[in-house]
Amino acid sequence: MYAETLKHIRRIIVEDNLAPGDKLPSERELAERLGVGRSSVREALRALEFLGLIETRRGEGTYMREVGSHQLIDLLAMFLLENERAKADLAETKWLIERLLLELACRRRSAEDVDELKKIVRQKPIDFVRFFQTVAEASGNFLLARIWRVLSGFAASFAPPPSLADAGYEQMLAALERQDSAKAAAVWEAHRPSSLSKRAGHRLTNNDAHFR
Amino acid sequence: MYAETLKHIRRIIVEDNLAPGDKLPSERELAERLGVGRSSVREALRALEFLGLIETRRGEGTYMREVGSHQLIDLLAMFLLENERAKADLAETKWLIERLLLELACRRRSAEDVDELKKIVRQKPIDFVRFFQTVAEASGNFLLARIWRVLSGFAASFAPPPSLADAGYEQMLAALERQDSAKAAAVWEAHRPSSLSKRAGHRLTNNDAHFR
DNA sequence: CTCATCCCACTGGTCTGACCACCTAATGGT
DNA sequence: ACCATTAGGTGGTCAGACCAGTGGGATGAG
Repeated sequence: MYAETLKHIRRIIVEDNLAPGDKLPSERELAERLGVGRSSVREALRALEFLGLIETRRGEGTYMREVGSHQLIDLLAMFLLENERAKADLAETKWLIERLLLELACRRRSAEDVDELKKIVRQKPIDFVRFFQTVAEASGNFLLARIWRVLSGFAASFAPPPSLADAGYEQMLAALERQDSAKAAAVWEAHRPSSLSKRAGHRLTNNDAHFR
Repeated sequence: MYAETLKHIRRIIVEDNLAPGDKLPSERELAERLGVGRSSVREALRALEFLGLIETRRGEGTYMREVGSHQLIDLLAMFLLENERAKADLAETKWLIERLLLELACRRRSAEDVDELKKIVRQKPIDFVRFFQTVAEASGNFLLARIWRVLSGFAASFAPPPSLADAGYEQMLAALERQDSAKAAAVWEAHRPSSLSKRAGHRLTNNDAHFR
């Protein structure tokens, strides 16, 4: 089992008290210490790399990485496409999370954030992605910002970014400046894409049967 | 690059029109068809297995799997611990998404959903996870439900599920029955954990430097 | 002594060939 | 018809080899 090898490596990480940026033992040394073949070590390391926990640099070595990245989801995206149902859910979820980000940003935005957003809104045509990227950063919730970025990346791969009237941006900006989260939510609601409003009769199937 | 190999394998899956349950070519055959070593094929397959897209059975072969599983995230959870910042974001995001699910469920819940929830609320002590699992299913948004499940799993790994007074469940249930999403949101807001309200001064650092 | 250059040991990336344990299906005997 | 045997194919693992980068230390020129 390479799962066993994974645990061993994790134990080494803990025991050696490895912090982000630190170097792991080489693959050959790990293989020797764990008493397994190098290929098994490699498969375990691949898993860790896939999770974004380590980073391998050819000719240098393997290094601990800051937690939080998950390009794994980007990869999953490649396979998740071509599914109408998933697309509809994606569009809706993205829209909903954008509302959450707006609300949070209203409470926590700094003066610099507002300045930055003003600059973005001044540049026509207004860059939707950049606007929300800034809002996401201003939200103060890194995890939610991250989820948004992933969803945004998904969506961009098969649909153009939503287009809003300039007036909409102005209203959002005003709400952010006055820290009026209710107003921001209302503005966002007013710009809800029509495709999201009518989804009645659309039910979940029990897709969890295979979770064994 | 094994990323290249991954794409090749994906192409084979698409071209051969492989459906869940179907058998993939053997590792040796794939290696020959793609002109790479078997170890490279194995590393690519490991990635797919990690994503829950395929299943390997020793002595039999490799098979397509229903999408949806993500033991990968459970593994990630093991490593994500020991990070206060991430925990705070997680708790907040989970709470926010629960609010979204409640709102969606108000609009789309069926009569059966309400019955199911009534049953859950009747059984004391009320099972928070089961309650929201049902709400998530009733939301009609599989993606958002899935995100919630992941977050919930994370949270459960280092904190007990939130405890609500029975009256809170009754209020939510009433809002769901009357399809009053504004009421549901208000109820949820009233039960906002105190730890989430005060997070001023908490800013994002630029954690993305390592995304190169 | 200082600095630039070169070289070599070491790293991850890949391929090959070889076993093993396991499963399946065809085989052949009863 | 039934069942035990067997041969071939499969994933799992390992060892060894070579490649292509990297880095630091030895070397030599100034």
